[in-house]
Amino acid sequence: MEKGTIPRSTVSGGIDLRTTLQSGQSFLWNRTDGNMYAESSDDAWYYTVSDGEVVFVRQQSDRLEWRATTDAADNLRRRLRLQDDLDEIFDSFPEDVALARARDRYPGLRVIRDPFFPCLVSFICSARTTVEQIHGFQTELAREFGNPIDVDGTTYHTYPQPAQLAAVPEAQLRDLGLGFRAPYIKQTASMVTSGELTAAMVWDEPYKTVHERLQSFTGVGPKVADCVALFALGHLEAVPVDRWTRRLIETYFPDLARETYGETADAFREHFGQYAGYAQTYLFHYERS
DNA sequence: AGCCAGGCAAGTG
DNA sequence: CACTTGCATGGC
Repeated sequence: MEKGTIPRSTVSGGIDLRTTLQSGQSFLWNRTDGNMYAESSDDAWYYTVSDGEVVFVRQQSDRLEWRATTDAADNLRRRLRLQDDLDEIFDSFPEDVALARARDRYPGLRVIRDPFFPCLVSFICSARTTVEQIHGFQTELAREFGNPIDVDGTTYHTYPQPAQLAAVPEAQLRDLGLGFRAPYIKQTASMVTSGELTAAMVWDEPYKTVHERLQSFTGVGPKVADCVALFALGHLEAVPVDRWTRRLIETYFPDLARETYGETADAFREHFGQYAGYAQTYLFHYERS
């Protein structure tokens, strides 16, 4: 195992690892104590399986500490978007009391960057359920259908490849409690496997094109498409409007409330600008906690 | 017991 | 296009 540190001084605006990983953006991380959403254990080890290897990371007062089989520093900087300058991002927002309060309470909350396919499946799973259960689904999918990896006598699992999920009978997916989401996952995995629509086809497109194209996946509508655009493809102007976000808009930004999804998201985006997804992520977490 | 949870697809008018 | 309904399951 290699190990290393990322000094907090190199992360503009700071990093709050626990809040970032618990805030319902990514469902691909776990904690070594198995209690991902517990409040205690600020120095707990978190891990994810990335490119076939397990990467462990924990927060110390003045640094992030990591362990992996190869040098994971660059990987972590990408996954946790440590290059985002939070001061610059917040300076770009119009003055706002609710948003200032959210940052005051959760400084160092960052938008993450998930791998495309796991993020896509995660948010297909997100329909009509809870953050904790979405996370449970991803852990189960990896355990049941991913490849095992042994690290120091403990077995971890890769997230299943598209072809692996496409090959799973729908009934087996339903056995995990996925319910009506099971056929959506299977069909979407098949579409990626066959090359009908892949990450490469949307990677370099502008946000609006990405948002439209993602919705041709089964089980992906405007909200899930915005989550994938923001949390996997790095379109920081994407604004997922879910029940929580709609509620907080009606409470704190009634002038931005509109009838349809698209008009509401556009109004929010025009108000907060090119980093509107960051504003949404802070307000969402603040509203939910 | 009934309602809600990071929505979406399919069916109408 | 706008609107309604069904969808699996679990927790409170």
